[in-house]
Amino acid sequence: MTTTEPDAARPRRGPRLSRDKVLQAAVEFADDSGIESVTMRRLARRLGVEAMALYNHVANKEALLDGMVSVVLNEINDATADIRGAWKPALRRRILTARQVMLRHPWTPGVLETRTDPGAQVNRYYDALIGLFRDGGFSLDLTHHVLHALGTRAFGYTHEPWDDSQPPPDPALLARQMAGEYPNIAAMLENVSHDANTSLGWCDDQFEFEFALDVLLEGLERRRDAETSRSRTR
Amino acid sequence: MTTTEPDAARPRRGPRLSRDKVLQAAVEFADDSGIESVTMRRLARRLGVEAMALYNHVANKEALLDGMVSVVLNEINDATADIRGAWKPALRRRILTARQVMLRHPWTPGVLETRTDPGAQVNRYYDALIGLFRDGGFSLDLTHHVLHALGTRAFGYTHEPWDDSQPPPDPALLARQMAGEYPNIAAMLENVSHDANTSLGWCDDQFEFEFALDVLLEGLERRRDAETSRSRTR
DNA sequence: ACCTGAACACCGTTCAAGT
DNA sequence: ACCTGAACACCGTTCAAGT
Repeated sequence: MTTTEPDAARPRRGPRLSRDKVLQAAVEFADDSGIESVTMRRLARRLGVEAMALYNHVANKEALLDGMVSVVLNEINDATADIRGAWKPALRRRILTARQVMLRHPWTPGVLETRTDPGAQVNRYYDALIGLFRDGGFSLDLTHHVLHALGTRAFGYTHEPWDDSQPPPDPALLARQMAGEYPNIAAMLENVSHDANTSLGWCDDQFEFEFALDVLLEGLERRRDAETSRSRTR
Repeated sequence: MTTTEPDAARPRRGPRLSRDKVLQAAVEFADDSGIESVTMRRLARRLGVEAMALYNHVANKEALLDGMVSVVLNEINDATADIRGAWKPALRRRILTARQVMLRHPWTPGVLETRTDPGAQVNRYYDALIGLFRDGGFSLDLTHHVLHALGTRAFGYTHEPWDDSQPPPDPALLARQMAGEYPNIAAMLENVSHDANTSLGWCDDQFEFEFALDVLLEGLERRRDAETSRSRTR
């Protein structure tokens, strides 16, 4: 009677832990409460287990973070697997799809950038991207530069050096306050707040991301054309 | 006699702490030993003082990091203050100068991206950049998009999603190992290792940074030209 | 005004012990 | 094979006390 009782000591999960369950729970936890909430102790409590139990499924905290990233990258690889076609639209769709996944796991960029080892999922993703460029007539050399030029944008995100997630309470007021010391910022702020285009009244991250991506893709296309015409005339 | 003795209890610094000394020491410490070494306790010991003494000059750890960033940005503002001229070469020189400063403080990108408040030094830097674009005939609207497109590249750095700081021991061997699962990566690796251009035998970060920067600046110039010709025909 | 010392609430991680 | 419990070496930060 006492042994068959469904144990109430484990509030969250089934009867047994696994590496997969640990990683899944960690990702959910970070999505819900932010990456700073994901400590070994608190994650363990969420799983109804002592902190040290996690170490049976994950070597240490760094390995946990590696695993969390690979979960997200897996999601991206799955979501983009079927995207083919001409290099530019295919690339654009792949990257914007990756972006959608990243937006669901906003802690990922910060963690990804502290990883030293890319891991298998990154390789899978890049291999597909490189394939698109090769099919599009880019040389291996140019493709290499292109990957560097894309940087993290290849994964659908950029880290802005400021936090524009929420607009200032009164952009026009802010512009007036800055007018003395920073006349150019003030002028830009005032213009943005007057602009009917940006219907949100502040930076539209999706628009800005696509703008920059298109500038890059067009520029890279020109580099490719210059390369092929150079090799033709030679 | 006992009171006039030059106190040996403070190994590093002069007789008294100041906010400036704290920030300067923290920057040096991070430059030397990495940002993860900069804890309140260890920084204090380096200054020959107890940890809690720091709180007289800095509100808390976050404020310390804010201050450290502002030290570096000050350095950038000073180093770029005199750079003028045509928008494209001026911008290029400003950004590459900022990059040189950043390379001396390699912890800065990581810390900058965790700041929520840009701070006065960021405003000074951006105000100068915006001025260059305005002088170059960019509309305020386009300038706004352009700043987003540059992102952290405006400050002379990009976060690569992988760590290429040191080349693999044998790129050709790595290429062969990857050939099965990641044929495109393997082809690229093999090409890079054969390429005489990249004399380092691996990624030349400075070259890649300038390549991407030039692609962007050229693309932005085309956007400006499209904008002005549109407004002419209207 | 500035600094110290003890204490508190956390971390990640070890080790030996349990089943 | 998997989990627990106690312990260790760290964190940032508080508070009261010293000068």
